[in-house]
Amino acid sequence: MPELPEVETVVRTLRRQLRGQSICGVRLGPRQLRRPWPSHRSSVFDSPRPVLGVSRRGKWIRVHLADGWNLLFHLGMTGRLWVVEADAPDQPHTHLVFDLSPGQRQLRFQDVRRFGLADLLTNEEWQRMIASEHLGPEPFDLTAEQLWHKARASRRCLKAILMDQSVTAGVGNIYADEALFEARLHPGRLGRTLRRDEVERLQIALVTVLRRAIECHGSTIRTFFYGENGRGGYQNEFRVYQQTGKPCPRCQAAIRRTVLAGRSTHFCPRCQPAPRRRLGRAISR
DNA sequence: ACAGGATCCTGGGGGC
DNA sequence: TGCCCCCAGGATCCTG
Repeated sequence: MPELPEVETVVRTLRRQLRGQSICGVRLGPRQLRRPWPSHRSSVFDSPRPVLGVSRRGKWIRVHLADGWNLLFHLGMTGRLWVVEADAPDQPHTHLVFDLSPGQRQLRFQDVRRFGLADLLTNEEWQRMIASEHLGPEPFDLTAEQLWHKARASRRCLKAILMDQSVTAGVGNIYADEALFEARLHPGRLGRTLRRDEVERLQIALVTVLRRAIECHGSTIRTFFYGENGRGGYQNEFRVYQQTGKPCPRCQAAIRRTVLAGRSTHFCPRCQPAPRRRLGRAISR
């Protein structure tokens, strides 16, 4: 489930592999993604379009091409974007294949669950799309002050606030749980109840967890890969995510699982004390 | 207006 | 072995 560290890992890998390459053709798989590929624009690749760069905004990937074109990707849950030799075996659920030159390589987009997205946009459309997503700052640019204002203004719990892409862009279920553990804050705490020092703890925890996860090339639980066969390593450092019943690495209490904001949520009942006012039945102490 | 829930999608795993 | 059901969750749409 690609979140910021996984997407960043994919972007860094592609940046290396696509340097000096041009895209000179595209082929579609048999099934549509959530948003149909703009087939009427496929002729853009009738003449080779040099890759100018690869970047990330939140969980969105931009492959910046010459002449004002951009490939846009979102990996959704199971999306995979990687470069292989053209004669590499076909894989099921491959939705787009881009031919590269010089050489005999391809950029392939595969997505088993088809929650992902691929598009071909002009620079203006890219800008408009990013603006319409109302993405908040990258976590590394998010100040405690900004988080404080967002938290105070919300009636939601911390888990929901951290996963809201308009608060900060790129955080998903794994890193929300891990950051809240690091900050010793219960995921069910309401944002507006946070003290200033708690917000500061959370902001530092978020950056710390994400930086470490990027160093590890993200987390591979089942489906995340970068490059041809690269696996993340941060799953070996999970403190609470998917650790239900195991001892807390800080206090040995058994890690608990609950559901918040519709997502499975993991926390230590001792290190992350429950809010005094319970939020329905969803919060277990 | 806002928050929470249902929905999309597929493969893997558990229970019987 | 096979079948059914549940679970995973990013974004979006719907409902209260």
